[in-house]
Amino acid sequence: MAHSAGTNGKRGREGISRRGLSQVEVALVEFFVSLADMAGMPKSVGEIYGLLFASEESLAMDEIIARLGLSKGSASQGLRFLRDCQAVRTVYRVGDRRDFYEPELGIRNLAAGFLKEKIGPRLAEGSRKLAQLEEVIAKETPILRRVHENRVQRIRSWQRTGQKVIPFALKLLKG
Amino acid sequence: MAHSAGTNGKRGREGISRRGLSQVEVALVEFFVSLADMAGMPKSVGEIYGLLFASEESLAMDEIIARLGLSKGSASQGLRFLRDCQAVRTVYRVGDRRDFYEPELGIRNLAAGFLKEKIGPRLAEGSRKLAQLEEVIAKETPILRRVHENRVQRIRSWQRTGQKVIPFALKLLKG
DNA sequence: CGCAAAGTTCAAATAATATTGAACAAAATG
DNA sequence: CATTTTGTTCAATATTATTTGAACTTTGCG
Repeated sequence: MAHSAGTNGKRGREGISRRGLSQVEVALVEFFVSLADMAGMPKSVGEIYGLLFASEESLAMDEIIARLGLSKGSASQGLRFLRDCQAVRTVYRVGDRRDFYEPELGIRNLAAGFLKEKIGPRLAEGSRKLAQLEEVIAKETPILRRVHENRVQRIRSWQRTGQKVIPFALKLLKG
Repeated sequence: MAHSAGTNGKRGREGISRRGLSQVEVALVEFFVSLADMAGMPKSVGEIYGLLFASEESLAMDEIIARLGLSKGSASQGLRFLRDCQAVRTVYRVGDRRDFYEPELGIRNLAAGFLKEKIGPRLAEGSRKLAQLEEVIAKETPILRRVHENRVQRIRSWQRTGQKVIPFALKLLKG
């Protein structure tokens, strides 16, 4: 191994805190943990992104594990999630076959990735459910149908509004 | 009691399904359950809103309990949550001292309530955390400070972008 | 190849969240 | 004002989601 050592990573340099994280690192990790929680992501995802966000140089998985004290499994899954959302990317270092990670810092890319990964699929499922619903309604008696059709139309209108809002929001994020 | 009866509410009229809900009601309830899940709310909240959304007339808590088969506690808490977000409102009926509920159907009001109730407080907490963070950074050595200040500034820029996007999105929702 | 390091997977353990229901409080009714 | 209906609260329980770690696969290296 190059430089990170056993289970308790380097400590001493910088402030003292949880398993060798500086105060600032701890604060940033906490910040992103609460963001992750807000967005319905696992805590470990927030921890990992927070740590990467806090550190100037890219980190390998085993370093992340050592510094945050989480398991291989969590780290692997968390990094996969972040990669899928394009919230982190891998970086290559000569003479080291580990993958090193660095965070995406542009909010536009972060938001776009999150939308595509987390929101998109569920919206698609919602559309599917709505279609099913319309089939059921079509079979109803005219009296019931009028009421229910009205309600479904309301949802359709929500969808249209959403579709207007999202691209615009993304455009704003660009500038 | 007026008309809803013991533990298994009326059934028979309309399609047959879960505890006297018509197929359409079931489908709408499921739809809102998945939306609730997406937004990180309890399932029961989605069920309640879905049922109200599906029914033409307002419903009292005991009717909701009977038709969805959930507990008093869940119903009470779920309705409170929905009231807090202004996703439902109470309606009065002469000669009945129960509160009857009807859903808010305008997406603008729904979104505004959700933002105020669920997002707002957490954003405030985030700001507080950032302020703490800046205090910590201020105490660092100049070398570290430069890196960390840069990162925090990045978050501040995200915040500014967010503050631009939200009001605009709300304006779009209005039309 | 064969070995060792790096990374993934997934069933089981753990932690976090939601639900229940019984005890309680508030409010209208007679 | 006693009684009944309506609605709330909260500790215990059930459910769901996350984390763990050991077994496994993949990859790079001599």
